[in-house]
Amino acid sequence: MNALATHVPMPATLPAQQAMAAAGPIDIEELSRHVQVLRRKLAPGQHVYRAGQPFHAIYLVHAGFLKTCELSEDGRERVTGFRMRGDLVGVESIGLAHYACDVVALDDSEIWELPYPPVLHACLQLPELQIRLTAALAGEIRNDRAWMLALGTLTAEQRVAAFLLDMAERHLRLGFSPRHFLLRMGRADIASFLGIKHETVTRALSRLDRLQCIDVQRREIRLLDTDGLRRMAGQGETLH
Amino acid sequence: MNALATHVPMPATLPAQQAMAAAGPIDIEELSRHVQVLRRKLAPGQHVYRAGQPFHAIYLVHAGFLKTCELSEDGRERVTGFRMRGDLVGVESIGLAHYACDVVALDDSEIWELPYPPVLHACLQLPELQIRLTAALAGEIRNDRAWMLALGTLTAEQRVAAFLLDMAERHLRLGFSPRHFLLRMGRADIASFLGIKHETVTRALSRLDRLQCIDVQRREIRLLDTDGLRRMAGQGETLH
DNA sequence: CGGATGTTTGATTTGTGTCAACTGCGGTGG
DNA sequence: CCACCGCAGTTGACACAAATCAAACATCCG
Repeated sequence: MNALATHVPMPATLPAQQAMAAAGPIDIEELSRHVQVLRRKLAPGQHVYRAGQPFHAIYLVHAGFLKTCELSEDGRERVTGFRMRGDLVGVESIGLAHYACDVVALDDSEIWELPYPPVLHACLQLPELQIRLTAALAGEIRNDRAWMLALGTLTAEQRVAAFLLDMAERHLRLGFSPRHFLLRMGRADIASFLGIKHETVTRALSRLDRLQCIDVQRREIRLLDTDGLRRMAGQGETLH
Repeated sequence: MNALATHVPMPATLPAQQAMAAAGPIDIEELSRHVQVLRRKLAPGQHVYRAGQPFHAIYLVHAGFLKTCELSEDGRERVTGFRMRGDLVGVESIGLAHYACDVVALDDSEIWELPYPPVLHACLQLPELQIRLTAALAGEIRNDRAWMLALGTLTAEQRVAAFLLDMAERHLRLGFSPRHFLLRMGRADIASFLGIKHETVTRALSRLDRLQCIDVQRREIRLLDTDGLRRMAGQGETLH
């Protein structure tokens, strides 16, 4: 979604979103002269941080795949997003003393830790950095809003279609095939993210398969009719 | 010569959210020495901006009541939030060449226009401002996420209860009565925001009324049993 | 007063949720 | 190497919350 650095400056967009002007990548070389960038590797299931731990850094995903989970006091829980290479993690907790959500690796991952007060301080020396950081935060808001729109206006099946298109789009940006990829999360995580139940996700996938829009083998997805999917998800044109 | 202390650019928080550490109010006095702050008055129905217009400023709501609407190419539309005094508007479009959503006044309102490149520039002189702006953006993300959690896990009636509690909380912060207030938006806007239909909002309100949790007279709301509401909305303790 | 707009209520339909069984695959240990 | 276990995914039958369709009702305003 946001992407300082390394790659893909643009926030992930739902097809619904307009094209972005927006900030390019942040120069990590440059940044690392100002802040101590620490690299951490994670195995599936490991947390980057948990809600309640003292906030001290934001993170740049360098490799792998993670999910962010929002929790409520009374035990409700929801996946609010999936993060891949180039995405920033932890920005939602800026300004707080403690992290506000959980971030968990779904696959072997590597993240770069950017200690926060130093980053803020570096912004004073590097105006570019400030612009990019702010733009990244704003992009995160737009991404969330685009999903709010989708979740509030689409049926279960349309949400699943939109989700697949989003995954395809992001894979494409990272240089992977947008028509054939592996889902790194379980049905339950997809369901939580889309605000539906895991059986419903399964049924939607099965039906899209039956309609020849996609081919599903457990977590392996092949998009057969991208335009068909887009039409379902209520997004006119094809970009590609 | 701008007004007495403007107030808290903090995003509205769902009761579900933790307390905010976070930045205090933006010092408008100070800011206005660096950027040209323009005041604009709006009548109900007028737009602050529309999606697609060139981005040039963010806005601080000084008085009144507004809604932000997300739109998709294919005509779907959703209210993504309501803004009152102290809220920042337009931050979701930072980094773009054009605004990404619509903002409409629901009541007579006054907003202060903060031209954006100048604000960014002012951040270099006023580190405090940068911290607050970034924190405000992050707060916006948390607010959106908290609602995502709510909309993904609560029933229609619970959403309505959560909505009323949120309104009460925000009225309280601005020094108004949290137990007796006027909704400035129609049922359809509430419904859109909560991802349900307007008839469902009406029914939920009627039932909460019947249960003696609230008293509804069209747009006039009186909270009779706040704790009861909180229990419904799945939020344990009472703060007040 | 009439008409437009917004709200409420009722009757009915329908999309998802719920509950439960079954399948297939991956891992582990005999 | 195969047998067993366990979990993730799939599918079916049924229940239920919310959407839909429709009609009355209130309020505002010219």
